[in-house]
Amino acid sequence: MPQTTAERPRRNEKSRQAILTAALQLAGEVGYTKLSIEAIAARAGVGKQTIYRWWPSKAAVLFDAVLALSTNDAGETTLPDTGDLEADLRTVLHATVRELNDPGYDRSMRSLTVALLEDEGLAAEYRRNLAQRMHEVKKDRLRSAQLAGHVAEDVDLDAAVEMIFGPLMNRWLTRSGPITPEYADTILTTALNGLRPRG
Amino acid sequence: MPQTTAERPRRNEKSRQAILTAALQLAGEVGYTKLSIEAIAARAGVGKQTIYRWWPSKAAVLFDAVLALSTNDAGETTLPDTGDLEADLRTVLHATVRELNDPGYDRSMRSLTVALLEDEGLAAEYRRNLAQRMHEVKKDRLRSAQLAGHVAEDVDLDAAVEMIFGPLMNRWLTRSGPITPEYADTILTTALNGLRPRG
Amino acid sequence: MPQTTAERPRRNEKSRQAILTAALQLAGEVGYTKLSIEAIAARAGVGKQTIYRWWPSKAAVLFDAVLALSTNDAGETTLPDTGDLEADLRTVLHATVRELNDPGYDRSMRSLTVALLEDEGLAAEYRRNLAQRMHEVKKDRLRSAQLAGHVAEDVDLDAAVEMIFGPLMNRWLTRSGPITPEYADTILTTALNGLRPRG
Amino acid sequence: MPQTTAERPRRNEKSRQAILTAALQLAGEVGYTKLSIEAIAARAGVGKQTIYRWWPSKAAVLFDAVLALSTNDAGETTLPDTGDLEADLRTVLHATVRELNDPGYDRSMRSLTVALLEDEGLAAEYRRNLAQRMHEVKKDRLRSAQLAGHVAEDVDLDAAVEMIFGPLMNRWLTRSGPITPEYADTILTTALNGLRPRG
DNA sequence: TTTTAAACGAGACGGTACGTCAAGTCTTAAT
DNA sequence: ATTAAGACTTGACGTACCGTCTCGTTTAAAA
Repeated sequence: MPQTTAERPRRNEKSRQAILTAALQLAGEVGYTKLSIEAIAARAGVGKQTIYRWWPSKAAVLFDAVLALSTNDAGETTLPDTGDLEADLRTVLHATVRELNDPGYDRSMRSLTVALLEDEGLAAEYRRNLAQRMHEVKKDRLRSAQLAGHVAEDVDLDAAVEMIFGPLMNRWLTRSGPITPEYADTILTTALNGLRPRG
Repeated sequence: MPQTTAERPRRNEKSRQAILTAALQLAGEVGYTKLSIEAIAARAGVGKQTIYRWWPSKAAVLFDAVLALSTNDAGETTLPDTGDLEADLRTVLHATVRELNDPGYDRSMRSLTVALLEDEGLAAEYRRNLAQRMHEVKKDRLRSAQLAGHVAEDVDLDAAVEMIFGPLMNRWLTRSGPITPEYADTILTTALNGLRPRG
Repeated sequence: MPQTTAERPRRNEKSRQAILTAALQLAGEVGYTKLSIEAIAARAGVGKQTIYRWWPSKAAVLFDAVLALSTNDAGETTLPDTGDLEADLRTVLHATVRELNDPGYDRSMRSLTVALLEDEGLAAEYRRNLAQRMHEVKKDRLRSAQLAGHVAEDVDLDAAVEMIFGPLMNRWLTRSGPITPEYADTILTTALNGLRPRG
Repeated sequence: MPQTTAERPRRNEKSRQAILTAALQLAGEVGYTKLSIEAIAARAGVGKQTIYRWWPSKAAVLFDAVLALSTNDAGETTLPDTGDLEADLRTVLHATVRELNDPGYDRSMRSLTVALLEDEGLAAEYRRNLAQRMHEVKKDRLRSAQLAGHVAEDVDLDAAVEMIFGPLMNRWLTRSGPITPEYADTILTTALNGLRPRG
């Protein structure tokens, strides 16, 4: 049985990597709007056409660059489930806090955010490929807690996830205050307090 | 934004207005990155130099344009206080929901958001001039409720405000779901549930 | 003018021609100082950068444009030598008179003159490439006459050429009088009279 | 009969002088095309409007500036007439050579030349006010020599003047060779040789 | 193993917008 | 009423990138 791969993978992987790396570096250095395909090509040692051949816009390049990053360390599809909902969510929130305080991550994510704000199609893809998956993972953990009776039965789990993570992301984006584990804890405690069954 | 009005602002007010109006219109039409000072000047019937004379960047122009808008209708410095915290906050949240669903507001605010993400100094100014003021107004209402015993004494009021409004803003920015009064109500109810005194 | 043709002149000849043509036309229409690279590019249907890529200034463009003109019809490297010096020089002078009275030539040469007055380097190049060559051709004819005994032995031939052609060019530049064959003849006769061997 | 002095407007003579001085300086420093009214006004400590009120163009300002210079030292209306034509003309030519080699004079005169090449009306005025007057002065001296029998009777005196001064001016403008007293002498001797009565 | 077609680096091209400089006009305040 | 100052609209400057389009030159698959 010969090659079924006959399709068209005649693509230079080294160039692809160089482009994504350069895009990420430059986004961190100069920000999204000053990021230029010309500069990416130059930094990557690549012809401009090689970028235009495989990506429709600088937003798409940056998107792939961040996606590549995230895909590496994000093989996990579930949250820990120790039975203690608050502890499990705290673990995740603290990890998020750490990321948001990492300058490299901060800058490239801000650039990506701009890209997504500017390109609705890309934003949809981002949701489909990353955001929604991560959302579902958290929702699953809440559902498990709901079944265990730690969360009220009538709670809208989508809203619940957003209540726990939304304030943190919002503070990060607007820099309206420091991103600390304590802040995350406060949000988490209060939110869970509101979600708990009454009676 | 510069506004050294005191001395002698030999400045053409008509041009200033035309520039802000044009900036807002164009930001709504083409988005932030495709917004150009050249186009603003043309639409406003103004020389480019008149823009560069008074603003350092297109971000600053857009900032002032949005600021002018907000300053007009935002003379109010307090939230309604009927004694019913949930009802009062619902009023504000529903107004916010209405704004976020207005295409004109949506687009210019998204553009402004990009501007603020790209220009840290401007973001600081935005917080000082608008965000913080609005935050304080909401915090005041919560403080009043806390004094009335409707909110637990140990609650961090900054976090409380962010819990009520953060998820909504986040859903708007990331388009992770529809912005409806019902969604706002769900967040509000759950959040207040968590904030209420226990016992 | 740059013309490193040897290696790899990945250069669009059609654009080059269009630029030179447009430059010449516009110089004739609006004069040198009102001539703009922007207008040349527009008239030639070319991006500005294409001009800046190959020429350092509008003076250089105009220079090349005139050079191209002159190179075409100026293949001749010698003056006629019928043995009658006065007749031979008269032929050349009358041709010059005709050119100077041609509005098209007049205007572009005046523009070029301004360009050369403003750019010393270009002026040097002009002398090297055109003026000196033409000067030598005339000097050669005078030398031949000197050998034939029609011009005094101690005459400085450079000065002689300038005496015959200088007054004409000067009258043209300063518009101090009409440029006629008769005027040229007067100068020529008197000059030759002064150059003839005495005895 | 009241004041007949109603003639000229109340014009600030100090500003006028400052403008002409600044124009001359700047023309010498940066050349004609880079000379700007803005810079003249700044250097002269004068409002731009004051220049525009009294002159129609930078060419006119420069013209007046040079005119003022020339009028100062050019009160003389005749050439010396010692009876020795060659000696008298040599005096004048050597003075001209000295001027042309003075960098300040050289640069401002080159700038003025550009101005005159670009503005035909100004060129006419220049001829009327300066060039023609100087031409007549020289022509007068030649006429005197003609009457004394040192110049042939049938000589066209206009052409004669141009033969003596044209080559020098032309060499200056085109920088086709050094401007030396010896060169001037050669031209003068040869020209006078051609102008002398034959027989 | 040779052929051959794509992907590649390089970079010129027609354009748009940048941010700056100066033009010439107009307004204000001081003399 | 003239001036110094300087804001205004206009237009050109020279530069940076855009996205498209050749150029030769690898390079890896099919022949």
